[in-house]
Amino acid sequence: MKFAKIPMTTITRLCVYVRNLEELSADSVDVISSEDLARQCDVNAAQIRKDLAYFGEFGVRGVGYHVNDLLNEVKDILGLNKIWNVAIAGIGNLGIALLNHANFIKHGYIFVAAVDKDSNKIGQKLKNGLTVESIENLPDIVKGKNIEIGIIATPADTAQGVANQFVLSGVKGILNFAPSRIQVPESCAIKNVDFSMKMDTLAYFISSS
Amino acid sequence: MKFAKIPMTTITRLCVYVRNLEELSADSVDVISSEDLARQCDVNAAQIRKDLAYFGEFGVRGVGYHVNDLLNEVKDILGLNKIWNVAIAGIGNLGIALLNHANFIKHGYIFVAAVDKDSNKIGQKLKNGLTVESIENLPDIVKGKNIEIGIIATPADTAQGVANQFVLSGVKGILNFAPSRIQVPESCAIKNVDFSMKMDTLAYFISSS
DNA sequence: TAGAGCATGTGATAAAAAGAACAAAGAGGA
DNA sequence: TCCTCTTTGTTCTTTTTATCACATGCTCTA
Repeated sequence: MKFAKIPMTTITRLCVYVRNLEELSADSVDVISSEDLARQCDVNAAQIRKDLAYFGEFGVRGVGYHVNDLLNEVKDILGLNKIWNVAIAGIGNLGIALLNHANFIKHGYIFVAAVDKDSNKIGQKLKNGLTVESIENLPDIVKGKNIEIGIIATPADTAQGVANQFVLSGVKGILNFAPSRIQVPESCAIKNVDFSMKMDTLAYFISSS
Repeated sequence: MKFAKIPMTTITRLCVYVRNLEELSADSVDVISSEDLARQCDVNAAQIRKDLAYFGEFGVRGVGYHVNDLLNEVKDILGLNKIWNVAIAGIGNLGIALLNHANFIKHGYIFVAAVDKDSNKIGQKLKNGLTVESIENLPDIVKGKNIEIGIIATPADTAQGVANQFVLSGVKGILNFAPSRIQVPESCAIKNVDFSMKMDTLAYFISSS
């Protein structure tokens, strides 16, 4: 499905475009030029056109881009025009915050399972109707509910173990919120969300200004 | 304090080096070569030497780097050898997760204030001893407690308002967890932690493989 | 239906980042 | 003290990424 080696920077910008196109769409803007979208996204206009050019031609010369069409195309590129079944491991404060995170649902990520190793939490009913299950049943849950993405919201020291479980269960990707690097085989995509690292870069910018 | 235009990529790598050096230090490793550190950090060895060269000479030729010395130097560069007073706005599940996040304390980020606009939460005593205060008192709190960094853990629609409050209060940097772009003046540094955007890039990698 | 106007798509150009290669310098042994 | 060995710091080269500039092609008007 991938046609050329796409720079990672392009992909992250595509996500930004989606956000801004969603806004434009909500504001009932029909058509937008790369120039205007660039201003809104705070990037170069040629950059937008080039990013899109990796995947095809989506604009109309002399006119610009139809907002809804482009939004749809870019969401297609990113794989956001489908429902993703997601499991979350670690039902602490962070886990619950993620379960309630509006943008996940908005973009088609549906939590269909929540697991924890704490027996006090297992069986607990969550706000969204899910019941916390035992992490030991992960393989069965993942296969039974056709889960493709796993979220790790456990403490750092258990993260690798959970990741192993996810990999064995056959998930295709992992979003890791635990502050520890995790090893997974090539077959499984992984993205880390590291709060304190972001904080550290912030500290640098404050210190150095 | 900044001597040259340092690439952002260098700064993020410096954070990675800190993590790995902390690990090495905990394992009582005295000396490490750029080659070995590179392997551990999964980057190029020349890259490490180059990143460090922006800031000075920290190694010993023929030997390598003294782990504790280098750790200290890099933490100095990033501004991590000091205590940062932090305020957090939005005491929901995410806010509490962040308040309890071990890595923040470990790196010198101390929560000295927690605010919310919900009157049910104001006055509530938190696990770490803090009492939730009214967001309206933010300016006084920030000045009184010498707060330099503000964390936004509110819903998207109130994030900009909170940011404005923080800016007026005189914080030097903001770490924003709300899924919305926020405008702040040049004088205030800002970093966004956007969960769903990371999720979107993950979806792309799964889709395109 | 022809021509003007305009914004895209893209090839050329510039800038930035990464990597390779090597000279410089410290450590340890003869 | 001198020589060898090792690994840094740094220059040079390559690769990647971003920007510029313009020809292409679509739309609208006369």
